[in-house]
Amino acid sequence: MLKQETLSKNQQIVLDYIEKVNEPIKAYSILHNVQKKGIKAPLQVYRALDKLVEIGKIHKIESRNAFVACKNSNCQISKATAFSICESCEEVSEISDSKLSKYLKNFQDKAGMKFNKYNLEFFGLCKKCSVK
Amino acid sequence: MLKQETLSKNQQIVLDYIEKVNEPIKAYSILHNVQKKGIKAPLQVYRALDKLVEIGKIHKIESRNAFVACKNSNCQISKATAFSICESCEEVSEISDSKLSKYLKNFQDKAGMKFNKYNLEFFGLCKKCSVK
DNA sequence: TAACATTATGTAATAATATAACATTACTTA
DNA sequence: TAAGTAATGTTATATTATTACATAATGTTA
Repeated sequence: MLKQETLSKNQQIVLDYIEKVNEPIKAYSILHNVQKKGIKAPLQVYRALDKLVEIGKIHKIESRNAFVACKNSNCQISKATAFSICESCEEVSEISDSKLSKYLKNFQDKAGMKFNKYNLEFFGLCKKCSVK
Repeated sequence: MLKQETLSKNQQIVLDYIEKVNEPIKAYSILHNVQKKGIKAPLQVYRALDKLVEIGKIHKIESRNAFVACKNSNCQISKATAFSICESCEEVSEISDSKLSKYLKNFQDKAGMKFNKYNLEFFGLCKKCSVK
């Protein structure tokens, strides 16, 4: 049985906005844009973000302190995330590559640590920007 | 010929401290600990950190906003970084695995983006913490 | 349904992380 | 030695995130 089938009011407001913009967005930018919906304080946003990350509806782009909706419709919990980031235009895409995720999920480190999650961020120039 | 063979005063102070503590440390913690060496302001620390990251002497653990000395003695420029992070005790280790780095360096994204850098962070429980 | 636990909310204050702007000094190198 | 580049010093401020505390809504179960 799936946990958390329904989102709370604030969680839904924040998720709706993140899904609408469809690109990584920062917490305070979210705040400014959902104030008309009644969300007044940073903490209300951060709490919603925490929950949405936890249940896999969104991901955090750690190197950018930004949040983006998950594109893998079946991603219930984000344990395996990979992104490509253009250092010029800052475009971010989620990488869906089953070979890559399989490789990383099975990666065994020498210290014998058991992993339950990873985040991978690739940096470079997207096609558009490498032409410029 | 190698660029930047010698570090500036502030860069050296910051690097010395990071190498001494030998674990990830945050910018303001560095600041507090190097004030006796004459570094007074956050910006002095951040500027040194930026340069040290750029030349590969240290790495940033993005998910923790912390900095750690590079363990790969030959790592001049950090283009390929991988870490394991214990979510319980927060111990961080740099992963040196030539297969992994080869795999990721050669990873080709479907959008044809050309990568010049990546950062990978694995999360889990280290051996000590998984026993507890 | 009453009691309890859990989750979510509201609000204010503040902590922690990072950069902008500007003036000055030191280091390279042609 | 002049010009360009890199580093420094300093103040102020921007940005990101959490603590603390009170309250309300929701879920669980006896």
